[in-house]
Amino acid sequence: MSKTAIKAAKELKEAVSQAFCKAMENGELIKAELPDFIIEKPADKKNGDFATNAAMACARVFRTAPQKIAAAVVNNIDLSSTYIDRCEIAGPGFINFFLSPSYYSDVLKEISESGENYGSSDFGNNEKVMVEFVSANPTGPMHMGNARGGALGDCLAAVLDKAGYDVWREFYVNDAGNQIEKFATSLNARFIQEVNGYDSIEFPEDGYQGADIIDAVKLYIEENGKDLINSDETVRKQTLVDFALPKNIAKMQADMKKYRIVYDKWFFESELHKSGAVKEVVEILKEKGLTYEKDGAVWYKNKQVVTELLEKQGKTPEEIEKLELKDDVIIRANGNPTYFTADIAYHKNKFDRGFKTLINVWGADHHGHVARLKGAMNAIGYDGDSVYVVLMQLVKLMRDGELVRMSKRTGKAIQLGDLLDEVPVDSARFLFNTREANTQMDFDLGLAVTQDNQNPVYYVQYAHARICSIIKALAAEGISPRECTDSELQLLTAPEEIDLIVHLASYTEEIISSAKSYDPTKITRYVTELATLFHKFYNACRVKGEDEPLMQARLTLCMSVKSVIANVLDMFNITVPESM
RNA sequence: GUGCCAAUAGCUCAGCAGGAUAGAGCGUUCGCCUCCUAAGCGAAAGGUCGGGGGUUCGAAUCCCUUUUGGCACGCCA
Repeated sequence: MSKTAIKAAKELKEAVSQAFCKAMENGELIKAELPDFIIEKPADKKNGDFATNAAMACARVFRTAPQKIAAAVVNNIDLSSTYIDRCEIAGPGFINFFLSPSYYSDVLKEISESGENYGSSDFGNNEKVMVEFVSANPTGPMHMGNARGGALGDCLAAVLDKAGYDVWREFYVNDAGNQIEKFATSLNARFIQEVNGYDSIEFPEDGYQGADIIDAVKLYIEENGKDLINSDETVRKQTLVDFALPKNIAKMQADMKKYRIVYDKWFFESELHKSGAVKEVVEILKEKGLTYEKDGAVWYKNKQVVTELLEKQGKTPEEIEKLELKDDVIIRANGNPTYFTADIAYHKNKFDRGFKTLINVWGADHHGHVARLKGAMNAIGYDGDSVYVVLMQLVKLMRDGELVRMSKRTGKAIQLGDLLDEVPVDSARFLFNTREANTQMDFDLGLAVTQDNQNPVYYVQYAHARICSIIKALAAEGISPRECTDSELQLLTAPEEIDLIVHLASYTEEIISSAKSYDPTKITRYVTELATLFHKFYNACRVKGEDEPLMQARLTLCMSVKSVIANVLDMFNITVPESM
């Protein structure tokens, strides 16, 4: 809610509580402790602007019918110092409240006074929060899942920023470890195939099948010839990795830039190995007695740690037993740490840099990793509950109603780069934010490309362009917006006008709610609804040509809508067209 | 087998710290520009909120159970 809206709801709850006290004092109700009740916005506006379930919630304590309780409250309520004009009892015992005209004019004044800060709040207390997202494997091109993660992560960060957090965006580059070895093996095999013929070496079964590996090798040969075939295999692998990896990373950085995502930091996993941070984590776990050796590897007692965690949460031993928890290897028999070990070190590093909340946007296929990471953070003395993972279901890319395969293995995957070549960035950023992370999503390529009304991003942008058009048309007649008085603003009484103002008033609340649930998709829905309400207003009410005071009041309303649409689109890095 | 996530209109999905007649977009049918952009608006049709129990004044929402999908259970990341 806007500050005005928050104030209105708070005053109202206070007034209702007071009414209860008064009714108890004068004997209309027996004395009893008030249970908690809520002030809410009814779905149907016939039921007022606010409603409370207080009478129903209290029925049991007072041993009285809800309607009677409601009557006692209404008899004793003093609304003189609130934004509420009147109230009435309805249905099974709801008390409905109706806002006074001054509320609506105050909302509009607040929006114009706040300007681009409207919607911002200090909800986050400037707390340092990191959003780590995409973090695609640099061994190959980015895919559709990364496209979704990019849009969701970047917009989530933007929402948190607006909600008053100190936000940091980070991309974790897995430029070390096993998958780099696999990358090397794959490059090596393709190189030998290119030089000595396809049948000269069998391609490793678990190698990267993608065409990008072959392309990288071809490019190497084009630039450096085939001499490398005579080198020692270790040298050959290293040379090929040194050639291909930076190119892949540069490509990822270019793609992200094109996608309008600006990271505060690209964090390289290799740094954690170089600095000794990974080894340090192993030492800490050893000291805590949370490791043991088996089959030549060092194991971490995940089962013990997570069991303790779950016991604290009140799970029964039977429930925990059913989970079949397992321990994890942190140092392989070959002496190399696992991905998990580096990840513990990475998250420790994040906390050590002062971040209080760590948000990770991960593919849902990693969900099994969440509990063990949180547990491990607790085990080494940090707060695992401050790690929050947004799990994202995979995207199915559809074209003409048919599934477009995106498996890396086929080598014919649709890459993020291809997507960005084909689909406008505005469209991709918006569409990926229309479905909650944790739902499977069909991305309709046809829809994303169409520049027409079926595409929701245009629907929203169109509302903004229409407002600009009104302003332009008025300017052509020498009319410019001016500040309106309260009584002028209170000329806005049409249902379409009131609906718009009510929706505008809820923006700050939406931002906070979105931040709380780490779900930026609420905001795309919010702004789509705002556009809908504006289009309805546009059809029902005219601005140009009305009496001067009403025209100016409507112009103020239009400016407010324009301001909030631009606010959302700017926040999500989507263009805000003046005309379409 | 165990766990996580999902199931709501023909299609794609909202709604879920329990609330009043379950919403939107697309699609279908019918309307609305002498007027600020018709990339818009209105109306109609379309539903046993997967099934079955339970909790209570009241359940799409919470609990149990069941069915059907997706995913995960590696010395992969």
